[in-house]
Amino acid sequence: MAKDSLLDDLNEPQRQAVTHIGNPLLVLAGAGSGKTRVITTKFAYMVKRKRFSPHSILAVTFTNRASDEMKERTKGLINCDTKNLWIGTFHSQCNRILRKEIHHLGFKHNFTIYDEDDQCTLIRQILKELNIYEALYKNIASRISILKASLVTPDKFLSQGDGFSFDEKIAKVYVRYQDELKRAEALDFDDLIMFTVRLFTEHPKVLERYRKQFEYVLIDEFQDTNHAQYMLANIIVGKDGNFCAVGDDDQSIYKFRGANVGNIHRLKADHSRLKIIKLEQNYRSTKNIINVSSKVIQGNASRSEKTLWTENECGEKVCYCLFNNEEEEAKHVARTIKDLYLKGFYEYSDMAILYRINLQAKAIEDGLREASIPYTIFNGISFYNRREIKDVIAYLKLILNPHDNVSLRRVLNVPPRGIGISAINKIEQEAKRNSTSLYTVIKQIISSNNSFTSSIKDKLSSFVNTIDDLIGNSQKTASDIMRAVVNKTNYLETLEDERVQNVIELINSSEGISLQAFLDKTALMSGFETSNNCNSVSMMTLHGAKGLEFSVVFLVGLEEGILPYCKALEDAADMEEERRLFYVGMTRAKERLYMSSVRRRKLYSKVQERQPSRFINDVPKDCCNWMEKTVSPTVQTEKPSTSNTVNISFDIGCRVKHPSWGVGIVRECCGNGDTAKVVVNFPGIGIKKLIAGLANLERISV
DNA sequence: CGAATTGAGTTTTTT
DNA sequence: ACTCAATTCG
Repeated sequence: MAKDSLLDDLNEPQRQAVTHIGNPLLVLAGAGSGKTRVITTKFAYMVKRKRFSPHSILAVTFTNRASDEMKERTKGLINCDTKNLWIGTFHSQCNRILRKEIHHLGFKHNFTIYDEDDQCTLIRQILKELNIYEALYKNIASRISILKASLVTPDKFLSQGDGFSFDEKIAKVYVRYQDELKRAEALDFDDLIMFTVRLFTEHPKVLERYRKQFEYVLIDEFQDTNHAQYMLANIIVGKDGNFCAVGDDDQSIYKFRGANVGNIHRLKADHSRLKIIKLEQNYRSTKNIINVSSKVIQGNASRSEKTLWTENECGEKVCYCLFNNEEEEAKHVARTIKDLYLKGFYEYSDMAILYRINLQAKAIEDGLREASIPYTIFNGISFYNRREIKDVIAYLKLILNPHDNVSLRRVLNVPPRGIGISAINKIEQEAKRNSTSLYTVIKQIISSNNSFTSSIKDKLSSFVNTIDDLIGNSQKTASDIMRAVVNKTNYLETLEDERVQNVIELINSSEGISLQAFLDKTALMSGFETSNNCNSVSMMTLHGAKGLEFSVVFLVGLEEGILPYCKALEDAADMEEERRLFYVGMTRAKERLYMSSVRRRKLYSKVQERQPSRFINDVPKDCCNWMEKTVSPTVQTEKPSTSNTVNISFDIGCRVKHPSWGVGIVRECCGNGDTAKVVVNFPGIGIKKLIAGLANLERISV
């Protein structure tokens, strides 16, 4: 085989990364260097050229988005049976393993997955019981989460702590929390990883089976792995294993979630034969953008040296603007977007506005709305986080696992059944005394003499009957069960129209899936919907933009206190992460990059004087259009919408009629009257350049 | 038990 | 400013 068509379109390091099999491999893949292509090609190469079974490759990603893309592209490259491939997120792979094996750890196979909300609910309740200041629940939840991500058990934590005060309290909560999870037969996200590690550590025979099955392990976004994930991969792979880790330490932005960039460097220590391949050619961005972002990221001390370069053209200069306030900033962004759009350079969907914190979206949104620019805000609050969706899902969880106390508490009085706080508290105490689940204890209460009034007993009994009835139907499909839930509980009757629609959408989306499969899917989904099929400008946080690319990118709010964020000012490591965040933002841009800061920003209803971000100092001026003006059109046009309107003419944005092409919108215009040269976009026909007089263009009033 | 009022806390959030 | 949640009243 002289030449391999699979490898034709790869550059040399990419080809090496694909074909290097048999020794541990770390691919340091710079932004836009064709990482996904390498991973998918490698998968296909191993299957088609090296006779790996597609089922013997464990491919792990962090996001569903990445895993979907990988599945999709891999299926396009190999044409064998692609059902049940081991391509998925860390959590979904662990879930898949645990659903089969968790009995080794004393849990039932129908365990429930607690999401962040459930986790917080449970922790708050524990804090209440332990008389710890409840408002700390978020803090404590995240501390516990990071402990688990570091494979630190409560005991271990206690023994290594200072033995005083707060850590001790956290350990106490941690112990209780794990007890409660066990009682409810529930695992949180961190448990999915931690338990799988435990499973493999404590049950070598099980591990052996999986080691045999997985001949190769591929890990994407390796810089984002936490300790538990690192150990998991390490255990499956074994000492001299076949694996390939792909990552970019410059894009590590999830330290606050327990991600440990150090894992990249640790690989070298743990695998002496580790081969390192750098992908440094960027296919995404212009030279100017690469130059600027490279310069900025060099400001970080701790990074593995990597120099991005590109054969792409220089392109437009990067723009930086300093405004007086966020309104000006927003107006300018809006004006620039409109201009680029009307000129026919870009569709709205080619453009994105990125910011550090969601709060910044407000001002930008106002600016875009003012300019009638369509936009979509992508924020973390997903469909599955809506109250009505969570309520319905809580019923489903309860049906599959009646001991799920968090879900029970959620729906016990939803819709209102007259079971109030005092009743719930009493049930709670009773359950604690018998150390059993709420569901079990409610059944006992109903059928015994006690201090509960008969009216409450009736209500409880009606609730339990409903649930038991539904449990009897738990073999039906998820959508059927949901229909039964809303029918039996009259849940929809208390809801506003919009929420009812959401529930109906949920039901329709789950046709033909089993209850367990549906719950797994929704639990492991959550978050960022990035389907950008409508032609609108995308707005999202810098974190949300990771892994995406846009022709035009606006980075707004580049100020001390915003980026870098105020809470990161103290800590050098945090500061480096802020810089990486900036870097991730810049490297999302393919062709044009606009950056801006403001002098005064209103935040939490206080106007604050602000300094431009320190990172701006590292932007090389020769790649850049620099403006510190109050009013400033960045894109150099003749301001046509105002200057050309003296005569009756064809303004940008106005509607015109052509004898054969019909009605279109003027995107560009030069000159007046019959001699005007105009560029018109005719919907369904395309963009046409015309001389107004010759083409018999008529202007239509708006 | 449910509605109204008061109060605290405001980053990022792959799963 | 604004949200979300806990306390307080009817």
